[in-house]
Amino acid sequence: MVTIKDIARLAGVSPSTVSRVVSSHPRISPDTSRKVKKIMAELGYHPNVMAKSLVSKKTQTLAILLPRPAEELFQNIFFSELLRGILASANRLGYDTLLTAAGERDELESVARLVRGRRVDGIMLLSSRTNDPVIDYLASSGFPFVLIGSCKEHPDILSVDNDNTQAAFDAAQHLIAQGHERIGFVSGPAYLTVSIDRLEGYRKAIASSGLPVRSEWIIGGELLKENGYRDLSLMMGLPERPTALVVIDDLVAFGVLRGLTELGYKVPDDISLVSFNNMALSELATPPISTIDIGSYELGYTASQALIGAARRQPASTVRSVIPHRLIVRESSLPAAVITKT
Amino acid sequence: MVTIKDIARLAGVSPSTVSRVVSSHPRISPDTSRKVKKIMAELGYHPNVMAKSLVSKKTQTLAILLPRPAEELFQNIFFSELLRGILASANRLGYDTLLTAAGERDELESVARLVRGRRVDGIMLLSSRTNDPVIDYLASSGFPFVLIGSCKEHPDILSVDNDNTQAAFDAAQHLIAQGHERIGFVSGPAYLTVSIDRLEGYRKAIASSGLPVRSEWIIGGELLKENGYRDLSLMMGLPERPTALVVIDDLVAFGVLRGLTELGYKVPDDISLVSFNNMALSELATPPISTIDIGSYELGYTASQALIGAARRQPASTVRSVIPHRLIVRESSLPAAVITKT
DNA sequence: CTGAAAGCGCTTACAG
DNA sequence: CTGAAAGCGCTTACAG
Repeated sequence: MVTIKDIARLAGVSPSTVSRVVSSHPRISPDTSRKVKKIMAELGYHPNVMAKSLVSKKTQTLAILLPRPAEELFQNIFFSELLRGILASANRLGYDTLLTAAGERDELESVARLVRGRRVDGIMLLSSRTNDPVIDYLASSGFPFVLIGSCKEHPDILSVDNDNTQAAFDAAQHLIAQGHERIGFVSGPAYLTVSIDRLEGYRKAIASSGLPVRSEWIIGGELLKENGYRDLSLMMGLPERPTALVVIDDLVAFGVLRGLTELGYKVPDDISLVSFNNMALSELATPPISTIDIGSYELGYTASQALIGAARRQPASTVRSVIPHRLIVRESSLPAAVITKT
Repeated sequence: MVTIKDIARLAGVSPSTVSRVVSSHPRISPDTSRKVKKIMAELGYHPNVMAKSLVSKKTQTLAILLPRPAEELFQNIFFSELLRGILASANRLGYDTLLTAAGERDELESVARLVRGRRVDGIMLLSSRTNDPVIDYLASSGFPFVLIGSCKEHPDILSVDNDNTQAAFDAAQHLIAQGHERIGFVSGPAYLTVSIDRLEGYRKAIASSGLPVRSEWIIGGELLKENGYRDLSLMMGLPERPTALVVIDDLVAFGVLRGLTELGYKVPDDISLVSFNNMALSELATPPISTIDIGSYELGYTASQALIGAARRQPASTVRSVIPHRLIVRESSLPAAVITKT
């Protein structure tokens, strides 16, 4: 392996000088610089990343901490878009990205290894659950980290999120505007902040229009599992069943769509649907699914940027960034008559 | 930050001894070990990863090189499963995983940085295109790497793949067994090895049954783009149109399904569909899509394992691993009558 | 079983 | 503008 010493010897300068050329130190003569660079190119020199990190105490690396049941987020294309945004921003700012699965039992231990072992310069958390010990640990450690999402217990940590309450409000409002009066909600895991926020927005919208919020119209979204359609089936069998549903995300919406089809209901004729995330496939569903685009790419991009700022100890301009959302209306929430007009 | 010296001082031993305790050196007295470990636990000591790497010349890190147009693979949940497998195996063997996007222009340069800068111990390539300069570079460098897929130009490199030709053969055979005689193929990008292999398997199956292979029945799969349905529409408008299609993957199959629906065709009544990858959503499509499960998780797991073996300079038992596939028959390739019986 | 010493490949005050 | 020297935090022959 060619080192800085080899270059120095061949160029007839000291290692210090080579180092300065590499880092484009201002006070180096153009001549020397040119000569050294030539040799470096000839030998295909690349600085040893570890040696550099050891002395600079910077790794130029970010860790992405995957949520515990990795499958969960993983199956969701939302995650891919997010990742694209994270990588784009990190790449642009010269950072590498480490993908770390929070090992089941020793989640805290694996985070401690990253932090105390100086493995990375900052950590990104991809989901926010209530009472997350990892957040507690990081918040008290002073180590740079950013949360994609938000955390009631730590309102002051660096985070990037949507206004999920408003987004769900908008989704429900859209259904109300279509004339629906009985609107249900299909939720995600109750411990995820995003579930809580969206449920709240749904409630607000319904209540503020003077419509009823019925607990029988709010069901869980474990639709990919065994017996997944039971709750859906029960709800649809109610004497007064909902005529429209707000669904926690597109992935669950696919399950709902499938379940409704199997139960013999047609979307949107019998029941309307709006969900969240605008994953690519939601447009290709039968019928295409109305959804709130939450700007996944931008969430990732912004979070990455914010984290790098924190890692560089730059003062953060905003501790809590909010990424805008927008409703995309498709066939699943429009009566056929309206479609043909559009 | 607490270092090995701090521990040594507090434990009244030398730094060498602490180092030996950390790496569970055999010739260290139980007493010393216990004493040192106690102090380490008290101070929350974690070895500096960079310092360790510098001297050991091992980073315990693998790089995953994302294919150039990251969107491509990214949108595909196939990728998520693959990633899960990679992470599971790497994690189990004590390796971290770096996610690196091959920057457009300087793809080779970014790989060279990883290799020559000793950033990682091995590199994993997620897709195989024809004439890939990255593969040429890595093959000639002697640096450990593994390809998920295969590469005609370099048959001897470490790789993990499906038997895609056989898989496509099986898919087509299944349609032939249903009585179809006019079977088309919807392909992916022509420069991807997987497209080439699957097309070949399709051709073989059709030809070996004495059925016609018509070039008008083979179309590209750019169905998510503008005018994406044009080719599909043209093909379906032929005097003799196919009654069944083999589709390059589930994502494209979703597009085909949508296109066919918009053109007024019903699946499987008017035309049958079989695709590849068995992504979670393929089961939730309307109708559920028949697909070849290619064992994405296992592909990733095996590749990661093989790469780590190579990084450790262990002799590889198999240079080319083949992950088995299996056909999953769903409604998209079964006449309704058969469904009700099942 | 343990320690002193050299060294991994870099950076960076300190001199000049 | 450039060099000699010390040091980042660890490992590992070499002695004992």
